[in-house]
Amino acid sequence: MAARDPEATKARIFEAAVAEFARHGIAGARIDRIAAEAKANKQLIYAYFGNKAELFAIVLEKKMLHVAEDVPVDPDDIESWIDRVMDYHAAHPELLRLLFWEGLEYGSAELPLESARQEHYARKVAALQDAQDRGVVTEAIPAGDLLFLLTALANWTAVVPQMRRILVGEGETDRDRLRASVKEAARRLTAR
Amino acid sequence: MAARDPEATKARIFEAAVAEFARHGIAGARIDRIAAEAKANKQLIYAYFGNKAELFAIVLEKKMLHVAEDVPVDPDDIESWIDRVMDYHAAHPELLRLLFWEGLEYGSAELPLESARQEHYARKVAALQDAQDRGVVTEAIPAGDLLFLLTALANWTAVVPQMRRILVGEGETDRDRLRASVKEAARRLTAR
DNA sequence: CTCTAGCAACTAACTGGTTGGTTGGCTGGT
DNA sequence: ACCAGCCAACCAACCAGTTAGTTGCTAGAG
Repeated sequence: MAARDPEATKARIFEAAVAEFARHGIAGARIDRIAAEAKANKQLIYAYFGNKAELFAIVLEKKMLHVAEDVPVDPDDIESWIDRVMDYHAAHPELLRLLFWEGLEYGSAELPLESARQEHYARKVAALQDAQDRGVVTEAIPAGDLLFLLTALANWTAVVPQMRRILVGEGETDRDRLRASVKEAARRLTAR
Repeated sequence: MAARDPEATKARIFEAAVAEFARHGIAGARIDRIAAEAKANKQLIYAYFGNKAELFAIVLEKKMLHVAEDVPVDPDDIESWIDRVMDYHAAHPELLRLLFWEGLEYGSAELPLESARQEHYARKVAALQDAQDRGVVTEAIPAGDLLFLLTALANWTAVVPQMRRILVGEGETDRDRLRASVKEAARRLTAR
């Protein structure tokens, strides 16, 4: 390991920020904790990423890009798409938490790096719209609404784990059954 | 208005705390803001409610009591139930936000009022189960999962308003269309 | 190959302001 | 006179963001 390695330092700060923001949100995150976790000086965070809000925006946007590449919408096989979405979020629980923190702390106000987000969603909606045009997916629900609701089904667990525990259970069997239910629900939402 | 009225003071602090916690969460909430909003001295908050965490717990606990009574499940008319749920949360947006903050900041650890919440959910599941037994609602999805997923559809907007704004829009027309989509989705989930 | 000047990477210490929480005293009703 | 309700002032800890200075890498002159 080189004594000076800005790329590695940047990467350490980034990963530390992901963990810190996912755990504590924006208001609860501590720049000092990120610096300590990354074994980097606090000032480097400001040098490389601007301020706290910018750091959060950069962190979330990069993670969103990652999910877009790893789990593209596949309207021709909704069930396996749901599987891949749920697998992804089970393996990377930070992303959804970052998204929820953003939703709760920023509300519906305009986001920093907004256009990237719009593009991200537009591509997914287009895929669904195309499937509707081809008659593979129902047109009873508009493509944007449909994506929104499918996302709700797949990700609700991460928002209200307390409710999930009480209502669904938390055993291996319960998890499998819930996943089957989510897929059945997704099938019903998209069926013609 | 009496010059000294501890009950009224308590109530003002309580309402201010509801608004503050709903808006900013636990870490983001400011005791000074609550005091200012309630036109009460800061010390009174500590005298009446303990510390910040206790105040949050008391606020959430009390708010949870209201929901069960106001919006009972009606499996025989899912669409109007969805309407009432969405109307309730549109009129009282604090409750869902408090619940989400609790989930994100405290995780899925044991709840202070666990048994009350279990009972609350059990009653709703029983209503759905009964409708399934009577053949009014599909049995393809277990009652607990079904309630969980219907809740997801109705409440997702409150979790990710930024996603909703970009994906669905935020005009009056968009809101009406989304609600129609949610109801269509709920109908599809419960149809035999 | 060697020296050194310049610059980017990095650091410690600090600043101005805020925070949750406390204390001792004043006030009004009885 | 009594005492609970109420308040201004205070405190120690904390926090995002800044500053002034140090260290190590490297390019280019000799």
